[in-house]
Amino acid sequence: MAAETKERILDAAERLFADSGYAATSLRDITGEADVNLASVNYHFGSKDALLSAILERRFRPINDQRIALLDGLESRAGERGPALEDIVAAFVGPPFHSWAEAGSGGPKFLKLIGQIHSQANEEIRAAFVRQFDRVLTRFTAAFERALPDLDPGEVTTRVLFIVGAMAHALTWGEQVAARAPRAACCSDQLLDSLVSFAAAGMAARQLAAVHMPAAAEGGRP
Amino acid sequence: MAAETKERILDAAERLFADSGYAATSLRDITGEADVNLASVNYHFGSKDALLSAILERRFRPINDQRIALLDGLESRAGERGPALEDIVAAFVGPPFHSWAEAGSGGPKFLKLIGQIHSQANEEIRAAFVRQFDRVLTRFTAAFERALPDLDPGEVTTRVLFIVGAMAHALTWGEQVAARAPRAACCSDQLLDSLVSFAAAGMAARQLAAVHMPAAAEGGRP
DNA sequence: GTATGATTAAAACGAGCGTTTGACTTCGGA
DNA sequence: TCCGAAGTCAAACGCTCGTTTTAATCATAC
Repeated sequence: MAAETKERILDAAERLFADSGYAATSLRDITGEADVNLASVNYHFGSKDALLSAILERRFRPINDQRIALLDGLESRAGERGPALEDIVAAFVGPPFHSWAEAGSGGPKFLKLIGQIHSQANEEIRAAFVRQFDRVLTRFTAAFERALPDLDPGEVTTRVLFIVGAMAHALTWGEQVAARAPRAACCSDQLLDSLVSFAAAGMAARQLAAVHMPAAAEGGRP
Repeated sequence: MAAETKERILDAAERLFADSGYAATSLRDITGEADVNLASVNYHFGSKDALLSAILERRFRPINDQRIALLDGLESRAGERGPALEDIVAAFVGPPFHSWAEAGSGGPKFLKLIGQIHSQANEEIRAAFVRQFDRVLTRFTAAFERALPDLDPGEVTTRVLFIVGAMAHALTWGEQVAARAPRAACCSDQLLDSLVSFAAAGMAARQLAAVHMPAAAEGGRP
């Protein structure tokens, strides 16, 4: 019964945290939804904070591991010039989409948690999360810099920030927008394809092209 | 003294909500920071929810008004073909950056509130906010569709979603990333320029073969 | 069967929450 | 001078929170 209770708590808490926020979700909400006793949260996890940590660990470590593994594969397969831009983008934004798509019923909108971590969780949890994501960010930023040698390194960092934002927003609201707009990206595969195209083109945009430009910035290489 | 107290509450609450989240910020935190009496929040605003509404109204209405005004200006100045893609993007993402840059000391990270609205505020507040933003989204989506006639309309909607995410993320975390990365976009003007380039290029990206689209969408780019 | 350790259950704890109350202060106009 | 409206203030209300405690239950090994 132990493992079952723990998992039920994790599932319910993840869903409720994502929907209503960490601070706004009470342990009584969670244990009510999971149909377990109130005290079992503190018994199995120690505290509400530790429960959030466990949720983040469960979801984001596999995603970040997969990102690194995909990039490793790309780089070992690619030659001297490194992997193609679109492949790097896909390795970065793909894994959360696949987790998002596969974890069945109810749909875990766990990416909503990203925003919450930064605005609600205590400093310790936030630091642990950022540290884990940092190793991913460092690897991918380096790969992008190699694929875009004409771009200022600082500009690469900035554009990765944009990609992260577009990705998180898409994972959080993609479903709703798709439901409202008649022909918007309807399933997660299509949404992912759109995001990869968008992000790769944005990454490859010419720098300092602020004032004038017909829509010609896209092409992969100058 | 009345107006002064109201403003002090609004300023303190905006800062604290953005930093710590709506649910995690108590009225005692706010009144302590603002150096006013606890009861004055309910006296001037009626409730904590209404206080959040007032904050959103104060910040986002001018921004949305300015967006619409800028787009009006662009469209009246442009000819039959409509405004250029980059100008539309700039009209959309510029106003929040300018508010962000100008509202002086402490820096109002109020864009953090966007995420919080959706995950924490009650249904009524959320609906009011979404409704206000909807009029902006509708206008700009139409403008983008005109500027990108070869793009599937649903794809335009999806890509606007990406832009919103990149923008919100940049406004929330741009400062921190800039502080860490040696040569990342350091000031808000530079960050805005980068975002406009990125978003315009992403918008103009060639569309992948869509499942349900006629082949006409393939002709894409000049 | 019974002892043992792990888990669940029910109840309570103190703290902090949003909100309300009623008295006090301030101050321009009759 | 006095009045009443507007604003401020300290105190308290009822409630929910995360956490803790204590007892009951269960599975397993002896």
